Amino acid sequence: MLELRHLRTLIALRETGSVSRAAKRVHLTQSALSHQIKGIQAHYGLPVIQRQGQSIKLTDAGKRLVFLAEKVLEEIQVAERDLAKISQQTSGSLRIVLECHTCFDWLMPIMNVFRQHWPEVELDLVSGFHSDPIKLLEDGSADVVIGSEHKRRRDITHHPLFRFEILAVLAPEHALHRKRILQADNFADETLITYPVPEDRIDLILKVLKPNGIHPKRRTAELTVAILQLVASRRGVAALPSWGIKNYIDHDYVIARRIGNGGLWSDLYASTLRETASRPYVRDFLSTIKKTCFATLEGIVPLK
Amino acid sequence: MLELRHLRTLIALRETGSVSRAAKRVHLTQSALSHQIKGIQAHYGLPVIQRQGQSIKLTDAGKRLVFLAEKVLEEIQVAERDLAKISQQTSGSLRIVLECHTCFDWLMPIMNVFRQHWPEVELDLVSGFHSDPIKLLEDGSADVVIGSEHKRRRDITHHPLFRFEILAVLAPEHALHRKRILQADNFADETLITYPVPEDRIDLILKVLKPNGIHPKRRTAELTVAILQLVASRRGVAALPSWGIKNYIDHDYVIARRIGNGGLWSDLYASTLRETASRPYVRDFLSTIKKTCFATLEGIVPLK
DNA sequence: TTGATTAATGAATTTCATTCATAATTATGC
DNA sequence: GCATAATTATGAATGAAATTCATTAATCAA
Repeated sequence: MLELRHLRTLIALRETGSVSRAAKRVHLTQSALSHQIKGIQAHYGLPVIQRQGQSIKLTDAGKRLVFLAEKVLEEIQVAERDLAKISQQTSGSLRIVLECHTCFDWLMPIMNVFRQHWPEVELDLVSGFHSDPIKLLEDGSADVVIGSEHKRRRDITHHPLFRFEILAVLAPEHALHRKRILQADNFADETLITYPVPEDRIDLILKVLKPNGIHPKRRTAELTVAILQLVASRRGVAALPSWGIKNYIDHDYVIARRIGNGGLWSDLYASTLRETASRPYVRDFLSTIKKTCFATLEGIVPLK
Repeated sequence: MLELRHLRTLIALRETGSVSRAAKRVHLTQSALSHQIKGIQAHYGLPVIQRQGQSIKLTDAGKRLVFLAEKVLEEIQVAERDLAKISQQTSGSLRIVLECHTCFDWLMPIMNVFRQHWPEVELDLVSGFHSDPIKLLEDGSADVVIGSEHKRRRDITHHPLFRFEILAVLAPEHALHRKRILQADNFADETLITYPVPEDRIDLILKVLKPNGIHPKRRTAELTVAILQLVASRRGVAALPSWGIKNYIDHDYVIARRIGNGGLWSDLYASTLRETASRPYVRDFLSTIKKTCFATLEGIVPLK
């Protein structure tokens, strides 16, 4: 018999175009999904996916079920928001601290959606640089911190969002453009263009350059576009999340290269007070982030 | 996490107003539903039902979820019909034999719905009396027989529909109106008004009167309304399904009495060729019967 | 070719819904 | 009132079924 888990699987299949990636998306093994698909197909006597070489394609029946899935899961979300309103834990505040400047890119549309769903919740961004953002949670002057992992504490919950790759960004004709992968020493003679934050907040420096004793010149800019302008104008190189620069790469304004053989990866978490995490609008906010990020940002990987 | 089974349970709860009856409706134990309900409530931190003395009442949260359930389950039905159309086993015929005349009452609206959902299927009623209706299935001159159980055969599937009670119907001022329960000998001096079918098709005669050596006069009429007219005009008494006479009882045209201490019950089945049963439109037809009968006919009980 | 990636399969395992047995609660008849 | 019947709630035991594990088969790129 059809169950919601099948519908969630179908959606993940359409979004990823592959059984193994869909499995990661729904936090199951590839085998589990394979069995699920087999079950659906046996139940309806119809194939829902077709092997297309390495990956897979949805059949007409599969598409019809995905259409169903989207409607149904959307309706469930709406209903669950209504339930949260019935339970009256509906007003409150959601003041967000961003450790990672680039995150503005994907956060904006999510905040817009959130504002519509929870008009009573006071939504705000806490601006400025903060050396210990977690302290803001305890102070009660912020509700969520979005950034990299912090050390575990009993009163704080770290909600894993996703893992993403940080790529080196170069001007198209840059001397290093022939290299597929950049190593630490390639940065020795470059100017590094970054957001205006301390060194220990920059993964490239912290994890790659400093351990190799390399200390390039630095120059800062507030906005992602500004950084990319400087890179394209040959003022230096930058290191940015793969999804933050996709548009610029596609238009050949700049080029991107992997850093180190395995690549330089970073994990993003949303941290809240344990107590805050139970509020329905906070849970909705976090699940919206995950849902839309996996749907819109390319090259990100589920965490934990 | 919410699953479709919870939604089905919620609907059954609303329709029956009781956990144990809802359990029967969805073919589970009362305990299973109790656990399910507990699960939903824990998940949302909200009660969905309220004990109202013996029975139960839905809370606002429960009502919201029922609303969701109806939308979602309806959409799934539509999608499944579409899948059946994709699989192309969509045309064919559904010729129905009715052993039980009263069944016209509930079958008509169902046929109308069915005709809209499956316009390509040739829908028909096979009229006239048939001594061995199952033979019509083998002949290929009918597709479904609706009636009481027949002996098991390998090539025939009997789909249980529901169990219903047959009540004696009397004129309001009939001499027997003081008795709450009628016994076999109460019928000795009465005229029995029935549909024009052989004795062995009339449960009252077969199961109650004949075993007690009682053979009342008989008179026949084609239509349920005609039978009830004769009863009200003191031409005799009848025995009809409880749901077939509800309207007339409510208007005090006639009165109804239980037959025998446990009551006289009859089981209704839909029989098809095993092969026919797998066609999607047949399965849809059968599930529609069950769904709408349980929703609209009072006093019927799930079978098997 | 080889190696890397992905999907499919069958068996083993784990999870979790259901049942069973029973207690608690409420209604009804006397 | 009390006894009895009917209903819901609960905890432990069960069992079905979903998931994982381990492996094979298929596809692609080098």
